[in-house]
Amino acid sequence: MAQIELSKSYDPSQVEDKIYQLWEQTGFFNPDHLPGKRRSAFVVSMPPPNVTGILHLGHALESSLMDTAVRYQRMRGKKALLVPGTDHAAVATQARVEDELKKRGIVNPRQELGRDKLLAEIRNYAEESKKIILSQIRKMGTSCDWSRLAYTFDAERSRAVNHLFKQMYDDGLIYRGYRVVNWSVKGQSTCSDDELVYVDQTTKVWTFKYAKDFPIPIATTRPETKLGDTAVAVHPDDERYKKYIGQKFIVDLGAQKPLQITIIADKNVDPNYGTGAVGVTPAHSQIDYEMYQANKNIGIIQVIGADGKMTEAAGRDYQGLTINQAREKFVSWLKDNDLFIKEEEIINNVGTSDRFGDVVESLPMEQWFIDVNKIIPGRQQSLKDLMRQAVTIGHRGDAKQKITITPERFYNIYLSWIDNLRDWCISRQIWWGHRIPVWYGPNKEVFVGEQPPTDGEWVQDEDTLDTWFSSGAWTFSTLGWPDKTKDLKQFHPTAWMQMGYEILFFWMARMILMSTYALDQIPFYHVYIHGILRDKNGKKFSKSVGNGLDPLEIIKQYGTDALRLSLIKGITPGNDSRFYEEKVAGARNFVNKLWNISRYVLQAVAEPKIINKQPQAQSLADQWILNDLSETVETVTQLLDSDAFSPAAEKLHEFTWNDFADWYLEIAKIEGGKDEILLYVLQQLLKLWQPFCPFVTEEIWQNFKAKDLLMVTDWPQSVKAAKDKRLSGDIECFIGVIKTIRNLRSESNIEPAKLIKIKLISATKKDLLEKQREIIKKLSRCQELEITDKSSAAKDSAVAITGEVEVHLLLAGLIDLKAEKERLNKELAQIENYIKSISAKLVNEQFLSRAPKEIVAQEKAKLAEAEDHLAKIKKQLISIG
RNA sequence: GCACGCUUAGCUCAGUUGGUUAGAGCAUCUCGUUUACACCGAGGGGGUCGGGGGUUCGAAUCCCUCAGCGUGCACCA
Repeated sequence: MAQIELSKSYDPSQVEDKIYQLWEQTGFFNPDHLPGKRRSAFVVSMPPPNVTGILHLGHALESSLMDTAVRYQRMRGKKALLVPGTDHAAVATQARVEDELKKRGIVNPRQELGRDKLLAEIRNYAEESKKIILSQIRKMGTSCDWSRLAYTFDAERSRAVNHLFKQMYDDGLIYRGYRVVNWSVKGQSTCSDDELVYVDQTTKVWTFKYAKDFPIPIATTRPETKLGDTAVAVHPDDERYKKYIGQKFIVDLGAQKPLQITIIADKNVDPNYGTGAVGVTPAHSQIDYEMYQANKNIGIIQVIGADGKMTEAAGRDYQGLTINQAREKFVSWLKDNDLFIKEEEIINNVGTSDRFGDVVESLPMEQWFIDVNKIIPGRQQSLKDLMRQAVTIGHRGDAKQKITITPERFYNIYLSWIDNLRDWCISRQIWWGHRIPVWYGPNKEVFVGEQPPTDGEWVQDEDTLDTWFSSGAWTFSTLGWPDKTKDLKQFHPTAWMQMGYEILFFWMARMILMSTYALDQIPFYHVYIHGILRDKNGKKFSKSVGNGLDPLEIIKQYGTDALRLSLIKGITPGNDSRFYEEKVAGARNFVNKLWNISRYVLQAVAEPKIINKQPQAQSLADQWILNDLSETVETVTQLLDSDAFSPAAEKLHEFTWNDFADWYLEIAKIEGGKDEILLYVLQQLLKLWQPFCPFVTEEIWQNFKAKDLLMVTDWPQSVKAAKDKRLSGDIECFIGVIKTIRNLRSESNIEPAKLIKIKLISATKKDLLEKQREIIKKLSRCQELEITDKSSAAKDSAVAITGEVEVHLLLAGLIDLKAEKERLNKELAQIENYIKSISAKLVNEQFLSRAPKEIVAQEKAKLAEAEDHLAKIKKQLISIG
């Protein structure tokens, strides 16, 4: 017996920090220090968590997924690199800190603190939050290379961002333009189209006329903006209104000046919807603005300002009013002047700012944009083209530079998004973020670059960049770009990326854009899309609902391995999944099982050493478990290669618990003398589990006094044991006998002590069963076992037939014959039914002629088997009379 | 409005290109306290795979249609 004492159950809290330190000390998280010759790289850029708080379950899921992938590839002999990092999350962080400040009584943080002080507050918050998050990532067991830690807002990344901006500016892809943009009044900043959250709202729609003699009625949900109307659009073929096209009307709605309304034609107007005509407000609607660009002569009047109040142009009566005040006033004015026609309630969905929560206004403004349609100098392609190609024919038509996406349905979602993509507004008026690297000189010269010229007064652009601008560069800014570093050369494109589908457009699209543009490379070869986690009732986890589960609390209670396993098991790519405590408890039970299996093996063997080569099988059971292991290795490897994490874990679980623990170990206890096989199978198992449950497996591995950490051992290879054709039949017979005896006993309510004698009668399996005699006796807990090869069923016995063996259980008045008979009759009926259905199939000519030969053969075999089974049941029935 | 996803055992979900009598975990019931583990072991019950139609020798799987739920996009005059 080995001198190893392990506690009765696994205690993660005693193990995890110690093991993580051990991993870090070895330096193996850094691919440069990995042992052995490693040619190809496997790189994952960690989706950087926002520094807006603490880690939630979504992060825990991502950590588990990417770390499992990386650990697997590290064992496969790849230069595995997981680059850790955090995201400054411009708007999200500033919004969060401003909210906090407001709670502390600072009503308007920007005004009261000023730029520098507010930035200092945000920076403090971000740094604190970052510290917490990084320690939590460690707690998850994530095997990332901390020497390459990055932050989207640190000096290196800022340099990359500025460089990228200048390059795009010089190529004419970044421009400053006056356009209608989404404006959050509350946040005092623009938002991109993708940052809008649409919410259903009950609103009224008002129908009115501009003037009593105006020929076309107009409907609107935003009456106050009508003070800025400059045109009415109708369908060019609309018989009712055709004749007015091109005419101008002067109407006075009480704005600063009477409005000149031009009737214009636009194919997008649906003549059958509403009044069939659209009042055009170029300044306060993106679509109207586009109409304005096609008909510039109509003019543009801005009646709402950046402060969310009516402007001077709205007229003396309205200037300074809020939108709601102006709306009420204008509607009552319409009524007073007999221009009002009707009002109805409708459900309208409005865009709100995802971070500030207010309904966004469309306002015309001077902002910075990325032109996604312009041909890139020297490339004959636009950014849109690049984004499309990367997932279709491959970057620049190179099939090797093609991104694959799991699951496939996201290709189309992504592509249709690109089709609708407008120029990307990248400037924000918040302060937390990369300041736009543009300076304006004393004579209004424009300088773009990192450092402004020193002559005269140069003033930097006040705005900051959309946070996704820096996130888009993440795969390469973390590897040293714009310098031509060794990292960049050997690690980019990265291998694998994962993300939730909710940031597909925000992030995946932008990474593809930036990387294909700046490096002429795709950012990664493969994307795994995961769903979001929901609670037991299918609700999203959220702070405001208060249904959040803290990963750290779960780790405290159940351990990291259990958390990781429970997150990965039972999920499918791209689909949401529910998460609740019972799942973790189940996973914890498994981890404990693994621990106890190891504990038993370590106690049972003479010396706990590493067994590298598959040992020779000594018995039927050995052969069986080795073959089974080999098959498991093959399957799990295949599954992991195709990102099927959950099925891989399930397959392993089944082998570990059902086959190895419940059957093989029980047999091994009786057969004895199996040190090498026990150690070998266990060690292979630990390797297979390492990517999923790194802590417990590494902790157990310590007991073998191996040279290397488990983390850097080689992934198991499938080694088929010598193929014995009889193997599967024999093992089935052997296990079948044990199970049968158990069944007879349990279903007949015979107490073990009263079980007197069992006869096994077999023509061909006698030797086999003689050899396994002790195992059968112990596992089935019968006291006596008589094995003969004569088929002489005693009259007072119940017969069960397994394989080629009949098990006769002497009744001795102990079996409930009635119950047994009932059971058998039920089974009989089932089988007869089954035989009927197969027989019908086998006389069906169409089946015989059209089905493939294998299938027909299969069906015939099934029939034979069933008939055999039927015969056995009948025999059993006869035997009990 | 368009698109996508989901609907399978009491619950949570698997089910790869159509082919054993549709699976797992949890829950439930019966039995079991054997020295790795009660965070355990052996068994059982439980499903006309959302409804309807079609293709096929054969459909949970492919097609059509309806319903419920969810998501994205557009519209929002």
